[in-house]
Amino acid sequence: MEQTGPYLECHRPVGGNRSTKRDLVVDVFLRQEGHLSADDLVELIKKEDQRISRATVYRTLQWMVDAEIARKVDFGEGRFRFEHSYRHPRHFHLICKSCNQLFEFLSSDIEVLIEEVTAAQRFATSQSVLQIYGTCEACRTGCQPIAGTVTTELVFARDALRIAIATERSGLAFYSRAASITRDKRGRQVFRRLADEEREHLSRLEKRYKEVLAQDPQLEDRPPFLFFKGAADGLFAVGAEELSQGVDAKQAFMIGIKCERGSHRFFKRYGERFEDSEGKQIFLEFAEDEREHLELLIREYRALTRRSPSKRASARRSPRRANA
Amino acid sequence: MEQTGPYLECHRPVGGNRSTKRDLVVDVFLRQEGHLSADDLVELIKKEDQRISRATVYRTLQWMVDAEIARKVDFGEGRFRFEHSYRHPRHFHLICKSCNQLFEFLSSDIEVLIEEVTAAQRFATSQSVLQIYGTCEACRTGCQPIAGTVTTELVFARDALRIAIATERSGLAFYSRAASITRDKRGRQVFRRLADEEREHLSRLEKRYKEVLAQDPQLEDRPPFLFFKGAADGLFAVGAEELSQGVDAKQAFMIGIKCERGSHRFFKRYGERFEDSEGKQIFLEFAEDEREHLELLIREYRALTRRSPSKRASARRSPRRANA
DNA sequence: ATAGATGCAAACCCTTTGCACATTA
DNA sequence: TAATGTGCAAAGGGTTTGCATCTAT
Repeated sequence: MEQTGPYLECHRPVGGNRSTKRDLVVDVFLRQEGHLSADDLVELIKKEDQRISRATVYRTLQWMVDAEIARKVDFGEGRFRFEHSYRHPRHFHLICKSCNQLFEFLSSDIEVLIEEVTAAQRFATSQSVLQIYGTCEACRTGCQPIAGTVTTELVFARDALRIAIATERSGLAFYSRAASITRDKRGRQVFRRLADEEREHLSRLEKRYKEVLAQDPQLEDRPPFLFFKGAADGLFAVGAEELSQGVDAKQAFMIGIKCERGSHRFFKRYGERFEDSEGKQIFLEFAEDEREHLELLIREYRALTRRSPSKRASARRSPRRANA
Repeated sequence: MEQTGPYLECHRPVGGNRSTKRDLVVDVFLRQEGHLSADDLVELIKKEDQRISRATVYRTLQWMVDAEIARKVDFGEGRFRFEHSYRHPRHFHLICKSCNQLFEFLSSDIEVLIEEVTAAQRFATSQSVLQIYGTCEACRTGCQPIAGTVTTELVFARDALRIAIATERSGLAFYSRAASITRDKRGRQVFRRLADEEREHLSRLEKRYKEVLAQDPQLEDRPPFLFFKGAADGLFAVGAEELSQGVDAKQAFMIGIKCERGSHRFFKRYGERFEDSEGKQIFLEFAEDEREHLELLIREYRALTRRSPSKRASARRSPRRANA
């Protein structure tokens, strides 16, 4: 955290006076990385200004929570902890009861399921808390964990890229295969074109991945933060498997549409969630690519359907295989 | 809760003295349904015995938590609440910030994903807390929720049956279709047999469902408690879709195995989680049925493979369709 | 001058604990 | 009698609040 000033400015409430003390509290808070208790923060602030009251810290924390600069988290310790939301999206927690270390993660899949459950109950969610208590690997095995705290931001960028790359890879495999299977000429062209685009994206992403890794020698070994099953083993991989069971061009388009839609949603969701950062950029660019593919596929699918209206009948008449 | 005595007896710690006060606290606690704060419990107990100390209640609550009669839950209110675990398995919570009502649910899918995340981090989980805060339907729309508290047990039995029925239905559809598609004679026989069994299970389950519904006129309208995507739209439904894309007998067996394995796991997991109850029984019976099917399918699959060893080649030579 | 921020200490709330007394095996 | 449970009151901790004071507009 280099510059908290500008961030603070744009969050200052309209009616409020400016105040040196509050600014100090906010500034010290934003410079921290972990999950601080009110007391931790008082300690830290006392180092820079002896004359500060506990009450001010509590009041400022409440103010920050209201301003959405901070989030109040409850780990069941009998007191609250606070984490700032600057460049730090909502996430879930793994909590080691033995060393009290916290591990953060985000699972798109879990979030989607939570949305499904709340939708079924017609419940309007404002916040989801998922905390997993247990023992971390370091405590169980005695091995030391990777030292040094790294901004979530870098890990997020890493995971964003990993997921993007995995998606591109399986997308590439899918479109290559679809191109080789499809007998319809125009369909084949479309799949080829998409495969070429995926190939190009892929090399771009891999270059970027190397750049991100260069920023922290241990980055590659750090535990994953972002979980998304759709990336490697879901979506396109499932799509590719479906292909190998023999489908025609229209079915291939539909599978492609399903896959692109799924990954578009994913990348958009998480791209929007982060403040301006490497990972955000990657995700939003990527979401855009996927959206373009999606539109192309839909357009082509429609064109194809117009050319041979009864999809079901034609599919039955001509099931295709790779070597058909 | 009719009889807490026997349950209490078998949980009494070996070294401990018997004590009227503690028995009273435990008894009152077990008679409640909701999530009580220590204070709520003190109030309730004061009605039956004026001469009881707050400290005793706290101490007994701690004792119950240790004895796993009660679970201490933290809803971030600054105090703990307690729920008894008697006929009441671990679950997740939806919490309405407006009316403070709690809705409980269990999602097999979320639990599986949590396990995947923790496995990736090599984290040994002891407890997962998922709390979703927001506004419930009644508070948003002004409509009154369904009145009357019902034991989770009955809702669990209802959901157990619903899931079992949905699974049987799609299983039946799958096996019927598989039987009509399969050209291999023995394979066809196996699928027919499985379809017949599913049909029989189905009618048994539907009868039971009616019986359960009869126990509470509003039971059918109560919000769902148990979520499992594999039941209706997952597993067999996906399997059936795969079938319609043209597969041979072996592939059909493999799909069947995948489906049976998934639902067997699900039913076993939740069957074991509940204390002796209607729902538990349904689930365990059902898990057993699925296991038998699973074994049959595996046996037949092996037999079939022995008869025509090169699966891939044969699949390629003879892709089948319903009317092939 | 006035609204808002701050410091201090007290109050609050939930929970735990020390200790004398009561109860049970 | 020895071990354990109970009541009371006090202490503990985290957090909030009332009020006088201070500080920016």
